[in-house]
Parts: sequence; C-alpha cells; structure tokens
Amino acid sequence: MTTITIREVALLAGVSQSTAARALNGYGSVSAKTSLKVSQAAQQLGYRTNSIAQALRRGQAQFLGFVPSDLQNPFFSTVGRNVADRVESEGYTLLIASSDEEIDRERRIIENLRSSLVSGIIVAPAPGADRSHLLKLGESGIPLTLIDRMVPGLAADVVKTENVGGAVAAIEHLLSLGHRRIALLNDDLRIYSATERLEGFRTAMARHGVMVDDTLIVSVRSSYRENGYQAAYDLLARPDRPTAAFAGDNILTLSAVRAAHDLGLRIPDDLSIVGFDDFDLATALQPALTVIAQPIAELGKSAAELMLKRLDGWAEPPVEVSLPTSLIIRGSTASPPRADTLQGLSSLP
Amino acid sequence: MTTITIREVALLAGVSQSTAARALNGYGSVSAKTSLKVSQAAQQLGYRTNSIAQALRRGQAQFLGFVPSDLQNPFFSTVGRNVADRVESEGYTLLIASSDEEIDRERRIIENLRSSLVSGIIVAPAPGADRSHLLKLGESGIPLTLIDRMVPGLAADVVKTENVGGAVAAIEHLLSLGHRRIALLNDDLRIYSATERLEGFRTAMARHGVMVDDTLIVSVRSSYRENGYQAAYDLLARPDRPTAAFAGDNILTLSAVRAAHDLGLRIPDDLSIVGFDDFDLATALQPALTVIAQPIAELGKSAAELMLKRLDGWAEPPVEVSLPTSLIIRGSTASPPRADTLQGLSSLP
DNA sequence: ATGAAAGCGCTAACAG
DNA sequence: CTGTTAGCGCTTTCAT
Repeated sequence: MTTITIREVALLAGVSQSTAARALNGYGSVSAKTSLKVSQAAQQLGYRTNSIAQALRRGQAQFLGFVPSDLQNPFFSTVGRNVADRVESEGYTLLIASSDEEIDRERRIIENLRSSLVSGIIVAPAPGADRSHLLKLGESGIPLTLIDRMVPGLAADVVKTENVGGAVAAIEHLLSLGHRRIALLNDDLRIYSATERLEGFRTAMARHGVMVDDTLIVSVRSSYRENGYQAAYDLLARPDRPTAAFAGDNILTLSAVRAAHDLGLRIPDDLSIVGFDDFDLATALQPALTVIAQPIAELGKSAAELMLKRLDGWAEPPVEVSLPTSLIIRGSTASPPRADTLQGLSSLP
Repeated sequence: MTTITIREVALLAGVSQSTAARALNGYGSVSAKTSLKVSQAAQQLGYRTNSIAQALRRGQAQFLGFVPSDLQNPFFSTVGRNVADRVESEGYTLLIASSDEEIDRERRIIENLRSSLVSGIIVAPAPGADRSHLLKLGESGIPLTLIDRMVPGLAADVVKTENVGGAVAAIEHLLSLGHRRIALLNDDLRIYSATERLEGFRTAMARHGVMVDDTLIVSVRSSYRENGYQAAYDLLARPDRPTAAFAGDNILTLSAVRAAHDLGLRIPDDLSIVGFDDFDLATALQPALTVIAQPIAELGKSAAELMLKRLDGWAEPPVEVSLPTSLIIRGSTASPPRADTLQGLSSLP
C-alpha cells in the first residue's frame, strides 16, 4: 500500500514539488508544457490526491454534512439524494449520518463532522430541548442550513415546506366533503413542522366555524412505528370515531391505513384519509391515497444551493425559504357515511 | 473561528504537547494527576480533536465508506442504519454515498473515499462490466466488503442472503398452490443477486418438472421505477398472462401490484404475487403481500462485523456469508382461477 | 513560471 | 512518566 505523493510525481516529471502541485490542482501558474509533463507522470504513477493532507493544510475539507432525522423515511432519503447531487457537482463530498430523531445522537454526529473539518452542515433537527450544539455551530462560523424543520431563535437559513398552508388545504378538502369529526394524527410537537401542521389544522377548522374535539388530536413520535399504529388504532376504535383523519407524515399515514384495515374500516367509505407528504406507496395502495405533496427534490436542491452560497461568502441575514405544497386528490377521501353535515360551508369551493 | 490545538491545551496545563496528546487520547502513559489537569484544560478551552490532522499523521482516518446501489430503496437504508450503528460503536464514522446503480458514479465515489483515507469500504456493487476500481481496492490493501451482491472473481468478503434458496421457496409455494404459468419480474441480470434469483426460479421449476415459458421471464433495471411498471404491465396485459408473478425486489413487487390494479386484476383471485424482500408497505397493502423476507438488520451487522475484523488484522482468505431467507405467507397468494393443475406435485408439502 | 522553505495539528519514536 | 524531535502530504508565501 505504498502511497504515491506529489513529491514522487514531481521527481518523475523533473520539477519541484510546488510546481507539480500547481499543475495538478490548477492554481498559480504553470506552463502548458510543464503541466502536461506533470499530469503524465501522475497518470503513470497512479497518483491520487490526498485530500486529508489538503484539508489539513487548507484548514477545511471539501466535506459537507447532512444530518437527516430519519434516513429510513423516504422523504429524507430523497432529499439526501438531491442534496448530494447538487453539492457533488461543486466538488463536495456529502457525509450523511442519520440522527434517528435522537438529539444526543445528533449532537455526537455534529461533533464528529466538526472534527472532520466539514465546511458546512445541513440538518433536520431532532426534537429536544438542548440545541446548544447547533447554536455553537453558528458562532463558529460554519454555515448551517436547517431543512424541513425550523428552530425558533436559531439564526440559520431554513428551507421547508408550507406546512400551515398544506394542512389548511388538507382540512378544507375534508370539510368540503362534509366531514366535521376530523382527527389529526400528528408527529411529536417538539418537531416544528408538526406544530405548524397542527396550526394549519386549527386555522382551517376555525375559519369554517367547526368545533374541534381536542381528544381527536394526538401527537406521537412517528419514528417509532408502533406508536403511530397504536395511536391510530385507539383513535379509530372509539365508538365516536372520526369520519376522517389527517396524518402528519408518511409513516403516520401508513399507520392509519393499517389500523383502519385491522378494524375493518373501509377507505374511504367508513373513513377518509389525507396524508401529509406524498410517497411511492401512496399510489400502490387501493384506493390510492389523497395527499399533500411536498416538492422534495426542490427542497434538497434549495438547501444545497443556499449552503453553496454561504460557502461562497454570501453574508446576508438568514433567510427562510418556504416551498408550496399541493393537494393531490386520489381515492382515499370521500363524503362521510351520513352526508348530512354539509350546511354552513358556503365559503368552500 | 479560532481553532484550539493540543499545543494550547498543553500550555494551559503546563505540560508538553506530547503529554497532552497522550492524556487526551489515552495512549502511552500519563499520571492520573497530569491527565486530569490536561482534560480540565481541554474542557476549559473547548478543545476539539482535529481528526484530519490525526488521520494525516496516522495515514488513515477513522472513516468507513458505505456505497449502496440505491439508498432510496428501504432495503439499503435499513442496511445502512445497521452498519452505521455497529461501526460507530467502534469509533468509526460511516460515510454514505449512493451509486444509484451507476457504475461510473460508484467509481467516482470510491475514488473520493480513498482520497479521504477511509479505512475500509462496504459496497453493494452497481451493475457494469468494468470492476477495476474494486479490484484495485483489494490490491491496495484497503478492506472491501461486498454486501447483498457478489462479484465473481473478486477476492473480497461478501455478506448476502440465500437468493437461490429464497427464490426456490417462493416458486415452490406458488407451485404447491397449483400455479404453472409463473412469471419472473427480475432486476438487471448484471446484478448478481438477480442471476441467483433467476437460478432459483429455474431450479424450482425443473425440480418439479414444470415447463418454463421463457417469455414470462423479464429483466429490467428496477431502480428506474417506470421500467418495472412497464414490464409488469406488458406481462400482465397478455392474453396468455401468468397466474402468478414472482418479483425480484421490493420496487418490482410494487410495480407488479400497481400494474395489476391498473389492469383490473384482483390479487390473489386473478393473480398471485410473491415478492423478494419484505418491506414496510407489504403489510399496509390489502391484501398484505406474501414475501421472501431477508434478515436485513443481520445483513448490515454481519458486514460491519466482518469489516471490523479485517481492520483488526484478520487475514484469512475471503469469506462468503449467506444468510437464510424466510417465506412469509400473507394474502397475495392463492390457488389460480382454475385450480385444475395440481397433479404431479406429490413432492411438495 | 518555478523553486525553496515553512508549516497545518497531530503522532510516534527516542531519550531521559 | 514526560519532553524533544521529526515528519505525515500538501499549500502558500517569498524569492528568483
């Protein structure tokens, strides 16, 4: 495992080490002839840049960190792919490590990334009270971009979707169908997007003068699949069960579908379901699921773009990018069993 | 962004730089008193190991690479999580980058990883002819572990599942139900696991003396979702369509389900489906899917374990670990419409 | 345009 | 047990 260094390349090419380096990395100035000689020598020797040495010398590596809260959620793996595509084209390597919604794990990961001299970090913050590791990042001058989830009080760029608007659209769709007893199966409220979806839910209900039954609103840590299922089951097993459910993310949506099946509830005849976040499976199910779709690819690309801009020295105050969602009506929503509740909604489409 | 070095810690603690390093990293020997002094100083200054410098000096970083062929496939994101869990507990950081089934991308990623002085690489090889970058890895002494997919002729450890046995079990299940016209919706045959699944298919059919209609065997690059759907659709739209289909991975399974729906075929009444690889959605669908389940968590852990052993100096010849699969019968398989084909299968359970 | 020299922050002999 | 010393491979002045 003898490792070829620039020194050996220089030797073979008959130039100094610094000239070889200049030729290989294209900075400073070298004559075309020398440059050719050097790259030939490098080729011949099988030279490979030691990016660790480069990083040490430059004080920073061409690494960017991506810390999704749950890489097993297709939402984040798709975001990740788009971030990777964009930053790799700029010569960065993306280090991906999932916090699995554990803030201690997130803290450890970020510590590691900093040790590896990453140039910037994109994170979907895990729920938890102590965000000091994120605050410190900001102070240290390492660009931080929040994705999907805001953290109030943290001065960092954030790229997210219009959670409030999305939730409003979902609920209004349900209301216009005649539903009144609508459940919200939501993620942990310490996750900002979950609080926004709750806000959208309440806003829509209030706007149309529909009373909210607070016992129909539940919050669970959706990354523990069992939780979501149990919560959904309990909700739907009640004698006064809702006629419709709005699920806060794709995992919860699936939990709701599963619980409905297990309880023998037909969708959409007995229960309408709208899920936040579209996903592959939504169209494989029968009926296909009505969802609030998020522009996932754009989310990743925007975050990458923003990070790249910061890395490029852009120093404006932090910005918040909020991407629009869209309601995709498929087969999981219909009027409630006894559609006798339609009065008083003239304001709906 | 002033960065605190060991030198400054040593200064504050009143010891030499090397003593400080010894105390901080726990090698060599230091008195308890000195050690305490040093770590207090480090704490006070907010010292953070510069793992880049460490890596440069040691000639290798505490990095391990993981190169799945498609991180968006839940199979690989789950494998990845398990690999990460295991190696992180040994102090390694896992760099994840998906090749997206593109061998050029895989080559580039591996090149990058090597530049970053990773200590070892775990890869699920993308299909393609030129595997020179993997061969060179072996020669350079960097441990390589293949996961999920073997590469004939490549001397590297491999951790996979019993694809042949799994496929045989799937087909025998279908045969025992009375199916004779069985389709195989398979992945690209340049992917070794796909050839093994094909082999299992043929073995089972031959073992029970059932003629194979080769036009019922299709191979597509499953990572392009549209391909799988189109292939499944074409297969099921034929007048002499099969009564059952065995799908080579979870993406293809879903494609088959979708195509069946779109063609108005009821599962399992008109068409039985068995999928290779269990996944979240298999139980959310109605009927739930009969599948060949793979021990995904173990797969990841075994690969990590093997890598760790190699890193520890274990020098035996490459091993091949093949983990058993299991048939999980759920609701997507039943006897074919006209169950008049059951004779001559006395050998089946 | 090129070369010489000085480190980036750390580890690892080697003395003492 | 601790200090001194010499680099790891690279970039970057500063001369020439």
